[in-house]
Amino acid sequence: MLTNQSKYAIRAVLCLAINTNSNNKMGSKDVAERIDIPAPFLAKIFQSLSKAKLIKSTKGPNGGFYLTDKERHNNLLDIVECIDGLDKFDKCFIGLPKCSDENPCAIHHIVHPFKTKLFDELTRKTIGDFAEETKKGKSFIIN
Amino acid sequence: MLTNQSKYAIRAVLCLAINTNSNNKMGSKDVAERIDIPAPFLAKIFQSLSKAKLIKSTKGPNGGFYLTDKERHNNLLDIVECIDGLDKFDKCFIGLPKCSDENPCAIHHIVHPFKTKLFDELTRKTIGDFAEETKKGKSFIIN
DNA sequence: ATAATAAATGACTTATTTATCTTTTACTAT
DNA sequence: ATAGTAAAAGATAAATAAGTCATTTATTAT
Repeated sequence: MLTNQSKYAIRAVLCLAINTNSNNKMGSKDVAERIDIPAPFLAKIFQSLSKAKLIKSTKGPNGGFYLTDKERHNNLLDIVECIDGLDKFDKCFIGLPKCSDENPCAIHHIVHPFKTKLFDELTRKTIGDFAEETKKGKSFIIN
Repeated sequence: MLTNQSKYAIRAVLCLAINTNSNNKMGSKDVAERIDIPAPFLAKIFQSLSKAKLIKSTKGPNGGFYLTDKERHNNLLDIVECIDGLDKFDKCFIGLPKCSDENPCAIHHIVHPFKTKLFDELTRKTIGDFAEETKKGKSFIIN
C-alpha cells in the first residue's frame, strides 16, 4: 500500500519526534542508522519533508533535522500525502476502477471499514501522540 | 498491497468462474476486454495460473480458458499466492522488520485485525462463492 | 577570513513491475 | 493432410520505484 519512501518517512519523523528539538538535532545519517534504512535515500526523503515544512533543518556544524512543537502537531497522513499522495487510499483493493458502497468489489465490505479506520487514526492522532506512545513503550519504530 | 498482476488475476478468474465451463470457454483477449485490462499482460498472467492448475486451458479452435467445478473450489488466496506469493501478508504496514503483537508498530492494532480478517475471507470462501455473489449482483468485477 | 560541517541539489544507477511483441506448439474442424 | 485457431514460450521494451553519488550552498566555530 505505502511505498518504502512513505514507510521510511513515517519512522524517521517519529524518530525525530522522539529524539530531537531545536537544541538537539540529528543528521540524516544518524537517523538512518538508528532506524536501519539506507542513508542517502533518507536524505532525499528528508528534503521533501523539509520543503513541505513537515520537519525543520539547519545546515552547517551542529546542524541537522529536528521537530518543534509545531511540527509535532502534524499527523502521519500529512507525511504520506507529502511523499506518496493520498490517491491510494481511494483505490480499490482488487483494482476496480470505481469501487464504492453502491458498486462494491468482492471484498469491499472488509477493506472499506479498515481504510476508514486507518484514515481516521492517521489524521486524528498527531505525530506527538505517536511519539509519546513510543516513549512509553506501547509501540516501536525499530526492533 | 497487491500487485496489478494479482488484482487482474483475481478479477479475471472470477470472470471465468462466472462465464465459462468446459463447453463455454473464453479467450484471454475476451476476458481482458470484458474486465478492461491489458490483453497481452493478462495472457501472461493466465500462463502462470494455468501452470499452477488454478485455471484450465485448451489450445486450438474453440480453445480458451475456463474453470471446472474443481477450480471453483480454490480460493482467492491461492491466486495471490501463485502470482505474488504470500510474503506481503506478513509485512508491516510501515516497514518494521519484525512487527508483532509483542513488538507492534504504531498502527499495528489497526492493521493486524484487518489482515487476519482479510486472510480469513480470502481462504474460507471459494472462488465459486464469490462468483455466486457476483451473479446475484451483490458484488462486481467490472464497473 | 577560513576551515569544517551538514543539508540541498541534481545527475545517475539499479531493481522491480508493467506491458508488449514475435515465434512456437498444440489442437480442431474441414 | 492441412489450414486456421488459440495458448505457450520467450525476448524485449517502457514505466516506476528504489537507491547512490558528486557537487554546491549555507552555517558555525575558530
